[in-house]
Amino acid sequence: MLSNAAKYAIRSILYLAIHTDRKNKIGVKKIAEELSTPQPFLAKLLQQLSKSKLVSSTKGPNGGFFLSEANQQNSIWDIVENIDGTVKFEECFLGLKKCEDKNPCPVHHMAVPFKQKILSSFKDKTIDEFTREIELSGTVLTLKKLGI
Amino acid sequence: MLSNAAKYAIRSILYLAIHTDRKNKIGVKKIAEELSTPQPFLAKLLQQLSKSKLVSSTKGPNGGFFLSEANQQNSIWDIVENIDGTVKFEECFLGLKKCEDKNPCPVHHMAVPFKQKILSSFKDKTIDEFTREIELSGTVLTLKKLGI
DNA sequence: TCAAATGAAGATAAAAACATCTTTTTTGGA
DNA sequence: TCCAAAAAAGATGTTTTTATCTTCATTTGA
Repeated sequence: MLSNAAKYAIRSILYLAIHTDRKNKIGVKKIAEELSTPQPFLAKLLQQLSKSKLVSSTKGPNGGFFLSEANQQNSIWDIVENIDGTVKFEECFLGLKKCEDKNPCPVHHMAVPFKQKILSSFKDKTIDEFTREIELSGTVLTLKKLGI
Repeated sequence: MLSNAAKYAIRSILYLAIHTDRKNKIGVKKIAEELSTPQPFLAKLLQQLSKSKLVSSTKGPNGGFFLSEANQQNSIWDIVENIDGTVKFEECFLGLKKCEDKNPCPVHHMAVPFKQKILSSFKDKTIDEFTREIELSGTVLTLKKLGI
């Protein structure tokens, strides 16, 4: 459903939302270590996200990536769109071109409510709101601390 | 979640379940046309499924593919396993290695019930039962008739 | 001012997924 | 017996995804 790239991107942005701001930046190296993602690949991703104004960065010593207040007002869906586009997420579970309520594929009625749930969760909340939930519910972005 | 290959495979097998038996076989060409899938690619897939005893076939004139009674006792999950393996389906939605109830990723609680539903629907029913449901509920495998 | 840290950019590469082409084997029927 | 139809098998090609490497540009702070 999501490419590796999109998964890395989501996790990075949530990570940045929790650990950075304009005054506290983090470099790719650290981020990649914390999230256990391939470092050069993540660097590319963050570059793209930066160009698309989904994350912020500064160069030079003490530089790094961070989420500005503006960045925090985007949604997870904005990230997915930027990396994967919308197609993969919206298409039929069995690959039918015109699977819809009136001509459902055999798993349509199972797949649709789930997709809607995920979609609305990705679209309707800002990164900011999402992160606050994460902090409340104690969900997890990296499991490095737990020994993988 | 599912590769194209797995999607084609599932659709082919359900198609064969509905339209064939030991006496009424169908060739790749026809199947590929009906399901709008790339023909040589589907041929490869059916070969693999045949070698794994998930579909049956005979060579020569009037030959083709069909689902034997034994084949019909398999589950959709058997197909998925055979084509994609189990990993992609079971892994965390955000790619975490140890995402579980006690260390859930931010979308864990949404993703898990869905996966369980799909999984049990794929594991617990035989092809035979699945097809009967399809016939009852009028869900659709190909939309060729509808003009795509 | 300059060295070091950092992101940006572009080229390259490896692997997986997706797809096709060609040849061989089998087999029913004329 | 021989031909044509069909699957089986194996080689090859293409595209996308994933990943790395190298060089360049920028900025801070000593």
